[in-house]
This record gives sequence, C-alpha cells and structure tokens, in this order.
Amino acid sequence: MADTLAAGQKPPATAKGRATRQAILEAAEEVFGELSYDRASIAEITRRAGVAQGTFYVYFPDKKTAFIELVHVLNHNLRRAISEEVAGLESRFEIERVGFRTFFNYVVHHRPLYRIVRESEFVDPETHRWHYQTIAESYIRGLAKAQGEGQISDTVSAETMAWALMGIAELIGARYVQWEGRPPPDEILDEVMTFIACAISPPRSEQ
Amino acid sequence: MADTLAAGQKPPATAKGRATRQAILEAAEEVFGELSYDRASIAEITRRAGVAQGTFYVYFPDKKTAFIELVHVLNHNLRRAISEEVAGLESRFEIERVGFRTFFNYVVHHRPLYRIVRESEFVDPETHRWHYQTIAESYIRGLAKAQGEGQISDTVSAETMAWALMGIAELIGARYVQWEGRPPPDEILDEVMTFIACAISPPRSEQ
DNA sequence: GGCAAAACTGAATACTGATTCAGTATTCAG
DNA sequence: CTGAATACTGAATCAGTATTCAGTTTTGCC
Repeated sequence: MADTLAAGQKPPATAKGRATRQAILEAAEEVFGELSYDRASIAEITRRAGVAQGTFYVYFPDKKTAFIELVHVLNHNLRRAISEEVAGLESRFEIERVGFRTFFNYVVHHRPLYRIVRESEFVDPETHRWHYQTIAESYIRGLAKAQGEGQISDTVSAETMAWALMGIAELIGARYVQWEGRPPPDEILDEVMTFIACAISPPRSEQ
Repeated sequence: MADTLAAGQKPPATAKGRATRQAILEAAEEVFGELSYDRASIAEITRRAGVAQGTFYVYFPDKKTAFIELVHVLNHNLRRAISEEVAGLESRFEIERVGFRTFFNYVVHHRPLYRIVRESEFVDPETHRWHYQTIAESYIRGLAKAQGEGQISDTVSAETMAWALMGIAELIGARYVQWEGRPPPDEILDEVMTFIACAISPPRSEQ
C-alpha cells in the first residue's frame, strides 16, 4: 500500500511523463465521478486529458487499476488532512469536532472523489473494505488512548465507537454534502457534536 | 409511490403473467445483487427466470425500471418489518433496540437486495435519495413523539438524531452484515445500544 | 548532431449487450 | 369450439467500448 503504483507498471521516467499520468488521473477522477465506473469510457477520459486513447495504457494496465488508485489517493489525502488538523489537540471532544469538520470540508471539495470511494464497493469490494478498515484503525487507536486517559467512556469498546462515529459522519455527510453540496451548517454540526459528546462521555457516577 | 409499477406499463392480466413478472423480478434481484447494475445482463436475468429475452420487455420498459422497482420493494418490506416489530412498544429505548435488531436481520436475509439499494446511488440518485428520505421521515416522527413525552433528550433535533442513528445502523451493518455475513453478535448490539442510549438520554439535571 | 530511451498515437481488433419486432403459442370468455 | 386477448419468443439490429500494437515523435544525454 505504501506505493500507490500498480505492480508491473513502471513509473514515468521524465517530468513530462509524470505530468501526463497526472492529467489522465485527474480526468479519470472527473469522468468516473460524473458517470460512474462502467459508463465512464477510456475515450472520454483521454479526451479530457488531451491525449490519445493508447496513452492511457502507457500508465495504467487497465481501467480498474486507475479507479482503485483514486481510492488510495483519497484515503491518503483524507487521513493526512485530518491528522494535520487535529495534531496538537489534547481534548478528545475537540479532536472529534475538528475531525468531523475537516472530513466534511474535504468531501465538499472532492465530491466526485468521495463518490468514487463509495462506488468502489461495486467495482472492487476489497479496496472499499480496505478504505474503511484503515480509517477505522486509526480512529480506534485515538479513541483507545482517550479511554486510557479516562477522557471518555469505556463502557463501549473503542472499536464499536469508531464504527458508530464513522457511520454518523458518513450519513450526515450524505445528507448535507452530497445532497446539498455544502458542509452541514454550524447549528447542525453543533447538534451532532452534542449527540456524540453525550454518547462518549464517561458515566457521571465515576466522577 | 403507492403503485410500484412503472407508468405506461400495464400490469399482467392473468395469474400466469403475474407469476412470470415475479420470476423475472426475483431473477433480477439475484443477478443485480451478484454482478451490479451495469454488469448484469438482461440475457442472464431472463435465463435464470427461464424465459426468453423479449419477455423482459413485456413487463418492464427497460433495465433501469426493474432495478428501481427492487429498491421500492425493499423500502416497503423493510419499513413494514420494522413497524410490525416495534408495534405496541412504548419505551423509545426498546423501540431502538428492536428496530436495530430487525434492520440487521432483514439485511442479513436480503443481502443482494440491500446492495441494490446502495448501488442505486449510481444508477438513479433520485431513487436512492427517496429511499433514505422516506426512512428518515418515519424515524423523525417517532423520535419527535418520544421527545414530546420527555422520554429522550431534546437538546438535539429529532432530525439530526435520526440521520445520526441511521448512519450508525448503516455502518455497523456494513461492518458485520456485509463483510461477515451475520448480524452483529449480541455483545456488539449491546454496546451499540449503550452508545445510543447515552446519546439520546435526557440530561440528568432535568430529573 | 546523433541516437537510444521514453512518450505518444489512433486505427484496428474483438468483443458485449440493450432493445426491437414480426411472428407464434396459449388462454379463456361466450 | 373459436377467435380475440394475452403471453411469449429469439434472432436481428444497433451502438457501443476496453484493449492492443505497429509505428511515429519527442526528449535528453553524450
């Protein structure tokens, strides 16, 4: 996973080659995002990238490989965006708020790309699963740490919490970002955070 | 929405016709569920239904219409299953538990069908949205009623609660039902219910 | 400048599949 | 029985599209 290039495909040797590969990948993001995997054609992707059809196969062994690479790209960038934003924060409640806000903002600015992630379930289920699993793993680590510090409840396992929280982000994201094209308004984000805070707070009796 | 038949397609006039239509729909559920929309062919659907290719077009104007009808069928059956199970229950906490359990069980027994619902996002976004919106509407009504009775918190709107809870069900469902083919084990369901109970409980100070 | 490697081309290949339709078979009301 | 309505057939039509490849152009190093 470290290397995002497909096995057996050598990377471009020159700056020009790298630029072309990148142009194709960006066009692919656009076309897959608009049309969905099967209805997107290599012809349309290469047209938008401004290269001949054959050039696609210089850089990608096939259509599916390019699609999967886009999931890897999103996974990587989303994780980086969130970890950068929450770096240095100590309070788990703060981390959740910032994490959610960053997630919504990222998705607003990469709508086609996030659509591709969801569609990957029907193109390559293993990749789809890998995406959620990797996100879950970091999430679980963070929650377990907060549990260890007594910041949040440990009546629910970090694992179950992580999946529940990811589900909330996913559906609130669908509701606002996908359907209305904007991040949830502040009042809604506040409500969501209240909901979460109640769910994960340590039981009062302990205190 | 009351009539699940496509406009301009007359329903079968005889019992035989009805049986054939049903056989095609069931084969379609199977094939769409296994192969996804674009990779499912009418040829394969009619082969499994035991009829000629042309017969498909006697009952459905096109491929997409049959696909959408399956979403309507699931929506209807899922809602009925849940409302039957929770009928008569008074405690909102009980209702949530039974609702979640029923949802997971339904999905376990109709995996291909639920896959079709998710894929509808890429086949007919309007139908996909309609599905979640109708579910959300009943959910919101139920939560608002419980809020009115002081059973649960009203610091978070019923609407936000509904979407958050649906998200939890969706992702916990993906994690266990889709990936492992079984409902979440009892310990996990208990954890999920604890998580939810904390999230929706009325604030203590009120008491 | 010369030349090998790298980048690129686009027409040809080898498919797949939704939909139509002219015609045949079956059913059943009178 | 019968003939009109209903159900059904499956070959033909039409519109595609992923991938290959033999050849051309460009690049950058000596």
